[in-house]
Amino acid sequence: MSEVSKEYNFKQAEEKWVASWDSSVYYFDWESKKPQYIIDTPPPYPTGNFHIGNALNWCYIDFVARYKRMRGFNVMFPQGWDCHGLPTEVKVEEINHITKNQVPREEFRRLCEKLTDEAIERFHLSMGRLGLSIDWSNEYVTMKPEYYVKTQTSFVQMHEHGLIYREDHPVNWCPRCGTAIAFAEVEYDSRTTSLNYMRFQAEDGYLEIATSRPELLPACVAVAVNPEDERYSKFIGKNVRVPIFDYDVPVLADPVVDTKFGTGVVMICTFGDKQDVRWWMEHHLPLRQAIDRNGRLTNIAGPYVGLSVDETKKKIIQDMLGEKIIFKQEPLEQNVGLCWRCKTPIEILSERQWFVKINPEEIKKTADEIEWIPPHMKVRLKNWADAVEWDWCISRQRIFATPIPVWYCKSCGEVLVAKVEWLPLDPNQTKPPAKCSKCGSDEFIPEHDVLDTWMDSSISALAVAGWPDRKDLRMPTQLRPQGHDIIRTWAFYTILRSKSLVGMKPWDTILINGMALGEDGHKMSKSLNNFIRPEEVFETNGADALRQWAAMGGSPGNDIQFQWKEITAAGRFQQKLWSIYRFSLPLMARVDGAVPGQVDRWLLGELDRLIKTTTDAMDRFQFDETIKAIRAFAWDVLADNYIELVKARLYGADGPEKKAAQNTLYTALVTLSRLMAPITPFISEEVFSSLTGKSVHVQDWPTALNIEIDPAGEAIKEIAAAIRRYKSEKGKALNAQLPGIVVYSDLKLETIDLQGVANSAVESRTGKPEVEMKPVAVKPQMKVLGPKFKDKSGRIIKALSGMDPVQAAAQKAAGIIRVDLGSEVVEVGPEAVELVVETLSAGEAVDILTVGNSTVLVRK
RNA sequence: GGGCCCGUGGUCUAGCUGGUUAUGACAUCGCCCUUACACGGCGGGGAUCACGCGUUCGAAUCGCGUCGGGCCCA
Repeated sequence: MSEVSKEYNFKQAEEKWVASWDSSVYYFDWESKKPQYIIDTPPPYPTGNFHIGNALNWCYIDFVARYKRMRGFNVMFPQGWDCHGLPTEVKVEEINHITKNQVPREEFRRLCEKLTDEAIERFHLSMGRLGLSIDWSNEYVTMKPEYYVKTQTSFVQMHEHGLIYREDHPVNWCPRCGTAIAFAEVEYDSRTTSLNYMRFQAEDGYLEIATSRPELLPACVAVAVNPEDERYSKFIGKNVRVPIFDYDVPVLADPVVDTKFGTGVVMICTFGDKQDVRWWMEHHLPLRQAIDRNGRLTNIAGPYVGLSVDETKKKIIQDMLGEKIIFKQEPLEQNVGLCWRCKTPIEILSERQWFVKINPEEIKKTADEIEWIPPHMKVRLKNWADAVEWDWCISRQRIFATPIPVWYCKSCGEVLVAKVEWLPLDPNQTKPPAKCSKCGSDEFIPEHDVLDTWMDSSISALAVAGWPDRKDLRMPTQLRPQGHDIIRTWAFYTILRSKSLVGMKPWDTILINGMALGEDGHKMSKSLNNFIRPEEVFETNGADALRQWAAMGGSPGNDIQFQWKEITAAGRFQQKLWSIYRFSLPLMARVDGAVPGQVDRWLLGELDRLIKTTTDAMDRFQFDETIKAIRAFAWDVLADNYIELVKARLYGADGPEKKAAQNTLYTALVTLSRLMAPITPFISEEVFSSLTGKSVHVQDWPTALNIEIDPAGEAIKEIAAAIRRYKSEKGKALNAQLPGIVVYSDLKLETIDLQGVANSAVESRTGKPEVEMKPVAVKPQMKVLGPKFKDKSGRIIKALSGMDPVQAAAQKAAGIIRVDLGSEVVEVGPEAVELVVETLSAGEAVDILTVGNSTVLVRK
């Protein structure tokens, strides 16, 4: 009696393994002689919960990690946490009903750390439940001093190499958050605003200009026209007067000005948009800062000082309409830059900030040294590198982030950058152990600004590879898996930093996965209510089912839709596999020296082919091909065909034939569970460990032995299927006994399994039966004819199809077929046609089945 | 406005270094409780491969264009 439950209890099994697996088998061995395979796991931002999108990324990584381990690599699948950043600050403010300025910096930082620690704990649970083989001995947390000492070290080193500098420069500024932000943090949204036409007084007459931002009038530093625009050529080089604020600005000529937009005259402000910045730099214009860090107008704005941007806009338009300076308004569709976090429209301000030099050519060159999967994702990175307009602004006016290790001399203003050996430190907490190198003063003002979070996470590859402490730095790492949404940030910055700090590419290969979409085809989000938590799937079908969904979702790089039907299908496959296992357990056995029969050799050949297919697919990161091949083998080949064929032997008397079947079945299950281990670690372990007493996750990947599929075994499988079909068509039960079966084949087919599966007496003969084989149709072989006859193929095919099938068969048998094209006769080889043959029983009391090269007679 | 990707039965998807009847899953229909599995088995129906033009003896597959969708950016 079987003790195995009828249904696979995935929940019980998975929870059991989560609790009992020894995670130390996944640790990277720094002393190992095996080839290293280090994965630069993206450290997630630990707010909220682990979601399906995370699960997808991590499944990909885990498939690779488990596979590479089985292939004999010394794998490091580390896990980091990218803690710093605004979302956490915002959340802390929400939860505690405070703003960050209401509590001391250290207190606020502590609240952020607490929130982050809690979030990391939740992630740990979900990740464990998903069955991830993470190397927890290499976990890192960017908010801890052990990690941010590396960030600070990287800052100091890049500063020493002249790659980091501080200067006044336009930056993207979020007035709500009160901080500078990088381009990567700017979102764009389309808004409707008004285009205002206004007059600027000139020496003779006036210029009409159109602007969507009249509130920036006090920041106007020039007016520009297109040099080709004849309407305005007489104004070029002259001055015009800015209305209301009453000062002169020059009229410039610049080919970028669109003559068709508005009046063809634009005003240049410092700064309305990026184009203003370009003009400002190009024409060496003065700076008029009209907006301050809080988004309010400065004192150069005269009557509008202290008002917000929106208030000013309303008021100035009103005033200018009143004075008839604005003479026309029209609606305008405009893309507005927004702060990615709070959606506030950003301003461009000139600020003294810290910058990292960007060298787009070097980044593109390094990107070329990396293998991109899929390859077209590299284009995105290159496009981004080409689009970068100014250096990377790395300072932020925030609290929860890595401090910039810098002081300024109180008396002479000299900048003192910390020495590497002083780190880690917070300049607000620590005084430098040195005097000012310029004036000898020992009084300093600490740098209040902190570093962009990307400064932490863009050294993740370096950090896991042992930088900066280990002598045997393990760079480059082997793999960076990540989503395509963060190519312009994470991939870009990581390449930049690795190159800058150690002169190397960060990874050999970058594997890009798609986004997880909801069942409605849109990106999963709470607001669209298409959001699925991994825990829901753990409850309904288990982690292995979710992992199968991740594997099934098409080629890497494609977005993949979450679908319950895929989860259902995955659950059914698990159940099928369980049924196979349950059936096999009391019947199979490992029998050394068993001699496989034809059907066994067919199965072993198919198994060998499966090993080759899955190995090749895993090497190419094509997880969908892997899982599909596994399902097809287990379900179709093994369960529906092999097991049905050998049941009689398995249930039958002891003997070499039974032993062969027992051993083949055992081999198939043990091998299959190993092949499945990277994708479905739980059920694989359940099966493998119960058969062998060992864990599947410390096994080697199966090796293909180049076993040929036995054509006789394959023929038997097909004949069995034909008999099944025959019974079905005749309305007979599948186990109905037939009066007798005679199989004709030159393969000398064994009868034992056919007798069992047909539940009838089977006789195996060679040669052809005494029945009429009548050719009924000619099928020309395009593959053969096309390349040989080119433009004649069409007519040849037509002629062949029209031939008398009996004649064609005779000619084919003779080795040459003459085709009459009317104008000429062409000779084609026998391989150029296939014949459809109908077999007639010629009045005998038999039904005839033709299966490949075999003929089966079934007595009536 | 630019770049990249995509458009295959009701739904999702494979194929896309061109070769005649296009893969699988889910759904659907018919038959079958055949001693592992009805979350199963057997069989069937269902796609002018978005549209147009072109290259070719031959195009889902290659090229150009149009339309539609997504992502990234301006």
